[in-house]
Amino acid sequence: MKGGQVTIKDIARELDISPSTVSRALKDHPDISPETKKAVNELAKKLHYQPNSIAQSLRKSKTNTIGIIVPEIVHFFFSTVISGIEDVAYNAGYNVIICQSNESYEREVSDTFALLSHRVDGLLISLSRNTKNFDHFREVYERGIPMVFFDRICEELDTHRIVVDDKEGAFKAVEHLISIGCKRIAHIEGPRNLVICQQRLEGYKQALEQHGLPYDEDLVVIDNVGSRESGFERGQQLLKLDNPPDAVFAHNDMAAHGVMLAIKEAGLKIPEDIAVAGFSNWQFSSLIQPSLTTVAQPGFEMGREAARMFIDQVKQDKEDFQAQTQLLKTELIIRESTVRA
Amino acid sequence: MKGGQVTIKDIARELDISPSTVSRALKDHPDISPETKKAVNELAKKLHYQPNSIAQSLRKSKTNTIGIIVPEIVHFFFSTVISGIEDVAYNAGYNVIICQSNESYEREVSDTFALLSHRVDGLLISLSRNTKNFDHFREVYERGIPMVFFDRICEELDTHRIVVDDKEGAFKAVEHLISIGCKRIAHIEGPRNLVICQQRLEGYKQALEQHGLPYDEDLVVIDNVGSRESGFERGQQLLKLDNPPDAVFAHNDMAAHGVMLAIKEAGLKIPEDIAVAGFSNWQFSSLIQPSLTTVAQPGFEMGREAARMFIDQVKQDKEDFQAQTQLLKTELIIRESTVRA
DNA sequence: CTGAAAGCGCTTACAG
DNA sequence: CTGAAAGCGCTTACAG
Repeated sequence: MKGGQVTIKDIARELDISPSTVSRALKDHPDISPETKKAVNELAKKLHYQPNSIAQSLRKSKTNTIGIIVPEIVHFFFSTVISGIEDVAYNAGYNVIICQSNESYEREVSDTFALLSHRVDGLLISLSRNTKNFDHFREVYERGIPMVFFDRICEELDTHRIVVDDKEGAFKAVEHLISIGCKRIAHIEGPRNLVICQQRLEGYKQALEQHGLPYDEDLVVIDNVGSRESGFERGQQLLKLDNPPDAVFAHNDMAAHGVMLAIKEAGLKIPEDIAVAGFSNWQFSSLIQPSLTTVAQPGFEMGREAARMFIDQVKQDKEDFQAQTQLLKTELIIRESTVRA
Repeated sequence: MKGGQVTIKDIARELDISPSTVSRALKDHPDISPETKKAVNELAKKLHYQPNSIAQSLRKSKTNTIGIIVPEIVHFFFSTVISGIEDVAYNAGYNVIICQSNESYEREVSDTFALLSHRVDGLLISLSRNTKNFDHFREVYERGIPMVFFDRICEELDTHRIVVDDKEGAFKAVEHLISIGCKRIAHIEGPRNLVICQQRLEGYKQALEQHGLPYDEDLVVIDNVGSRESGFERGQQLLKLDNPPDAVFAHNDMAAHGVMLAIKEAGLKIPEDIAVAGFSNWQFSSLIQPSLTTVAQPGFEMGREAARMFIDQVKQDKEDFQAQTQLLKTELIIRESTVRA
């Protein structure tokens, strides 16, 4: 019992049997006599024996650990997804190592290799906003390590993926804006390299088209940051147009809030002059004034499903693997920012 | 190169040298000739060699992993602390395994043993609300594994701890309420077993005493949950008193928000009829209406310091260990909920 | 400057 | 029913 940690050898020595027998007794191997099992288990309990899972991992080439890479931990949506992953992982006997890329491509790469070095059994990933090159994940892929991308997915690799139906979510939000009488609907677009943002733009376009509204590129502005400040600036930019919008649909709730602040500052009313809708599972979109209409995403469910897809893949024969893309439904939550008296 | 993972043996075989030499070359051991080093490093790079840190961990009895146990991940304060821990840990070469107790004592115990089994080098812990027995942590302590408690600390063990100055924070908040003319200040008290809540109560009492206000136990109500709903109920309870309060200081911002909703529902005005102050680093206390005065906590800094204390302890000789309790300063943020016209 | 050997703690095919 | 041996991938004291 060196270093305070009891090992199988300690138990074997004390009972004057071999480590092999102890190992087998501990896992209730049918070969071992009931008496031996009893003696081993009692002593193990008495000494507070705990298997060294590092040794087990090395032996079995399996760590029962899942690596997660998210852009940020301090983020309602991502922490909710993590919580969902953790829930399923815990019940399936997996531990979870979490890294945050801080929206940095370089950090994402180094996180990936750190997790590989830790021999995680798989990776659950949501891309950083700045990731345009996927070589690091291609290497993971080529080593045969399961990956599941969630929300901010990578389309270049043949892996499981899970997203909400971003296009449909955006479509519903914009259709709703049209239904309350808006004719010039602007869109604050997220980073172009993120598929989810492309989809949201696509849903916006489709809704306009389907309802016979023209697509005006002056009304579509890019916001690569997605913060309140950047949304505020995009809002100001839109308000300066000769023919400003009567509604704004933003790619996320933070940006939407920034737009609202810009509208208020210009002395205009929400939703009477300009209606606003956002996108996300943002915890407190209900708290801002006026409360914000938003497309809610099932983050916890996404986490649970991502973990399940991973576990299914691990259980499966490699030959049988078929990459799947799960699409989760969003829910349009209508609030004051789009309800005209 | 089995299972797609390159090992030291693969490199040794290909170069026709021994694994020992490869190992040494890889870590730039002075004994090894420059030519050998060059050959090894080039081949390692070419084959995308990555040391198996599981094997290294087993060999060195050190995993370079920190276990974190928090009540919840989806929580602004805790996710901020985690982010701070991650920041320091990453730069010191540590990985972080995160578990959430979900405020369950049983889950906290099983998390603790799961982390021990993973042979984490240390534990950074914030207690579950329901933890009243510390045997699981006593066992960690007796095995000589470093622990740092943060925010929701354990006073029964001689470990490093880090908290904000809860008593002073509460004192400042209540003193501020007194300064705007409040005479009957109620307190929504958090779970009694949490030291931070005891301290907040203590600060409340001290402020009253120091300013010559009587302590009225009718004005102090317990809220063990700390949610908007539970705060709402406590608020209603206070409003029913024959002599209701003219201010409420709540142990957290969620409860404070619940109280505000109860006050509004009763047709009373904040802060004119009843002023409200909360406690926390709650991201959006600025967003609710009216905006909430609160005692802000430096969560990121707390995480960074907790990780630093752990790393210091690891570097130190065990004999030199002196348990420390760090006290971080809070900041009273005065907002509309306590500013009378 | 390099290698053979032992060992970290466990598991399991093989032998008895 | 039990044990000795080999091995997971690495490191390092010891020998040369």
